[in-house]
Amino acid sequence: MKLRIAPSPTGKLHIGNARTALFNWLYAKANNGTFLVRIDDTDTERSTEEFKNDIIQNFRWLGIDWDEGVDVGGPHGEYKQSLRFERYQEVANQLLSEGLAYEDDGAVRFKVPDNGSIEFKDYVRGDMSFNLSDVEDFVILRSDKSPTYHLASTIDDIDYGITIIARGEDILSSTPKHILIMQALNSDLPDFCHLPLLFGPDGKKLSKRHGDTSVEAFRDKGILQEAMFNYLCLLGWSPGNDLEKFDSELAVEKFDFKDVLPNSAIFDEKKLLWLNGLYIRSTNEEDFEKTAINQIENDLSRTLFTDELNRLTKILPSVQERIETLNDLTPQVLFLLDEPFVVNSEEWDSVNSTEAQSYLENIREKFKDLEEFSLENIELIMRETLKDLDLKTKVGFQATRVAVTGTKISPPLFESIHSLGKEASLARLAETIEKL
RNA sequence: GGCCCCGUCGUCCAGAGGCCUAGGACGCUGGGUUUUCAACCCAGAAACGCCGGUUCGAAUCCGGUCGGGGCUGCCA
Repeated sequence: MKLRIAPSPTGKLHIGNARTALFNWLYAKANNGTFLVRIDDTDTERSTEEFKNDIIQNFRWLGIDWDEGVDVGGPHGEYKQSLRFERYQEVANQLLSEGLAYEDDGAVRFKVPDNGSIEFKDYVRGDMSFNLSDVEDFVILRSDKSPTYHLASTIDDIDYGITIIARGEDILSSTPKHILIMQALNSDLPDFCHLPLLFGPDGKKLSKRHGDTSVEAFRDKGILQEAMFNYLCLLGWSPGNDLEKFDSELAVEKFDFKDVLPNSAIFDEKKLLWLNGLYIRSTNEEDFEKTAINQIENDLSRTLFTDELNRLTKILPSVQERIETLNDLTPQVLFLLDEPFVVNSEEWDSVNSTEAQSYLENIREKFKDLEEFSLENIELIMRETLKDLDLKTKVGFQATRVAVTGTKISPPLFESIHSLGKEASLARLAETIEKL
């Protein structure tokens, strides 16, 4: 059993193609088959090396690997169609000499019989049948002698011994053409499997008009590999038992093309985000710390100082529970990094009051005298002061929060103050009090 | 227009003739918890497109219809 994915390097890896690749990969893994990646770059105008690299790199990021093909090699060379034009031309000439194709304005067209039909079995859609009277003679070689997709792709599938062609449903109606070529070359027919398409929120085929739908764009948004993998699996398939969160091992164990739904699915970013939050929260502490530091350093374009790392270590566990993507991280911890500290004046105004002022002054005095600046002591002081001044929690705490973190929304207050440390906390309180 | 595919809550998925007064999840609404925001817990609104047929019985089978989508390129 041999499956393949054949992306065209005419754009970055699109989530639709990533999903198709993923399903192929899952099926190959589940059945001990061979998985092959080739590059379908017959469109020399639009294909680029950068896109090819992006596609390969993002397959890898997703956890998709392959046994044969571009970048890993194999018995068939480089697995790039642009390097095999001679082979395609040879086949076209053969078809020409056999009278199965003819020249038309310098291009070569495959001669489709006027009647008869093409039948094939599709794993997702069942028995398919097309009348040849509905299929036009199609170009296999352009007038510049470069092959079209139909020719090159089909020959590659034959030459590389592909036994199951699983691809997007958009190519379903081209399948008779491919079978015609295979028959003309006396080649065994592979099985077919046309996977449902991914749509945007407007119900149309997912494309650039829905924004940046590349895998890279989601990585840039702070989506975890596990979440993307998991979510993509859920579009058109499910492992059963209402299971929503699972890893690749479970998916490989349960996956089968016959369980893939025939109807298209709308890509719902909200659910991806939810899953991502789930994965972030279920990451163990050390791993999250590594990921977080890496993310923050990236966002800041600098390495972090030891002091900053120490402060972060304290706060990270509570931040971990509060973010949905990695990109939510830096804004939440910025207040304890060596970066310019600014208090949001509008938010300060909304919590400012004479009571709040005296509360800040009070806790500052007490913090100053505090020998052990521990979480427990901070909480003790802040709660006692609240009682002493007979203030509502919100009044004292929110004012403190804005004074120390700069905004009304922050990680838990005691942890924030504790992570910041005594000196900096005192300084910020003083600064705020001064400005009153 | 022609050919083809598809049709269960807004969205994703479960459902393969009686277990369905249709289940789970995201999102949404309300409530609880609470130092903000999250997380978490509880509750709620929300769907078998429609019409026929088969059957004792249909979301599940068949036909039609309507709706959506894909293809219809010397793009893939």
